[in-house]
Amino acid sequence: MSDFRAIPKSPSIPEIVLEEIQRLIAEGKVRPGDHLPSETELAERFGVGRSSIREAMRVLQLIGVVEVIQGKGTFVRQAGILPLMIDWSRISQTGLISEAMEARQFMEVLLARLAAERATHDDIEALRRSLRQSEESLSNMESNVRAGVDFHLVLADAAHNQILALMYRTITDLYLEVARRMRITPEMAHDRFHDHERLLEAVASRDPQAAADIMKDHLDKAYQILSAGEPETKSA
Amino acid sequence: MSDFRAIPKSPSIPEIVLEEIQRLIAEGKVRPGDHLPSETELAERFGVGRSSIREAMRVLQLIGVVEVIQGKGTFVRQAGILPLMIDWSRISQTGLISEAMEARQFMEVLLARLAAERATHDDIEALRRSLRQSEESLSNMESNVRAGVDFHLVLADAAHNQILALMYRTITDLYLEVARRMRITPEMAHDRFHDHERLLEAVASRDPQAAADIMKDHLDKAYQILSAGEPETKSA
DNA sequence: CCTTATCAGGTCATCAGACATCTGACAACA
DNA sequence: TGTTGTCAGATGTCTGATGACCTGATAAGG
Repeated sequence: MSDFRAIPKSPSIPEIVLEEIQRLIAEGKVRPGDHLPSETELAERFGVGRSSIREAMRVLQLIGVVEVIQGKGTFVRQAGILPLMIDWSRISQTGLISEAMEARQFMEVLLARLAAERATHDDIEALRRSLRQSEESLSNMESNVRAGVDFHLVLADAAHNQILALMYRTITDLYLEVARRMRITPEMAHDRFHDHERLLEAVASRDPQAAADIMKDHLDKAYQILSAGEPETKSA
Repeated sequence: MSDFRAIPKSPSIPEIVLEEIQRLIAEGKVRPGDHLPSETELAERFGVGRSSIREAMRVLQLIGVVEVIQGKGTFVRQAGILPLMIDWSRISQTGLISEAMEARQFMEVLLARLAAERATHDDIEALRRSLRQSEESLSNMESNVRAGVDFHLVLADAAHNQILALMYRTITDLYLEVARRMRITPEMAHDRFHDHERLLEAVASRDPQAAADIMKDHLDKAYQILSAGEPETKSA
């Protein structure tokens, strides 16, 4: 049973249009200040409806890639970093996955240390609950991955810095995409569960250094498995 | 003559819908996992067309606030930091500034350490250039602030992790908003310049611990000035 | 009894068309 | 010359129609 991975859903038309426009900008085909073709013309050129163009433009407008002025037209702007962050998929394309994993690692070690310093009684209770839920789903791989991620998110909240927690959550979204391709054995699940137990212990006994060390060790393991699963970035 | 102020342009309907939905989520009226009303029903309730709802939903979907499943409906998700980044103002509204400052501090110390480990010859050259530019603008406060920030950004790039650099950059955008209200004396500018010199030294001599320590000290000073400038968060 | 087909209802995906509103340019007018 | 009228073209918005997809109930078949 199970070797049936979920079928990746193809991107919707507005998403395709979105990436197409961003590609044009990235390749310098259209430059900041340029006047984009009208929505009607774009719709004709792409062979899609005007509403699809509009949905894409609305997104581009909000993330600052274009400026839309009623009656005048749509103009390309000097974009910031939002476009990159929104389109995580581009991160894998540009080979930033290992950097994202590394960033996640640093964030998580920091969050573990902070959690050990600041966790309230309620936080520790929440961690305990999450751990118990993880234990119950040890047999079911699918839900176990979710439960495992949940533990990390609860830990992030226990660090009592919402900005850091939100940033961590953003990176984790990407991690889940990558982790989906991993094959997880029951031993690995059990091992991870044990790590979580030790983490909870360190947090509960307010030992920041231990929490950080355990987390670092915990993530090193996961990272090794990950890079072993996809052997490509080797050699110089 | 003149009492005719420009009429402020009202936000478009999809933008209003967007904020309305986000408000509902922020206020906990709808919670993660909840099933949003159908597009048709939302259109009727808000008294707008379905296409306006769709444009708003497309944005919410892309920034991870909702998950849209064809045939099933639209569901609220646990969002990351993207919604906040799109609307920075909300960070100050929700009193997250001190947390953002703390996050910036952690990120920057980490980046300084990494930079000391990984900086190439070119990176160090870029740092030197930035420092020199900062020295030239020591007399001009306005451009000096910019130059000072630039040094930190160059340092972030020298850490050779684009994801961390991106995250740092986003936080720094907010920091600039806050820093604008600070009154900067020539002594402070000179002091900061000296800190930057020491940082460059630590990086050039590949001393991660020293770089991290100097940066921590450097930011502590700035943070003290900042909290002194706006005395409000005192007492319990 | 269990499995499979089929159907109906609800929902999102997309398109086409219509009208409103805004902008800029140019013609018409005084 | 300067103001006003008009129009083309752009975005803003709404509506209706069609298709694709998911769910649950029910019927047909083994």
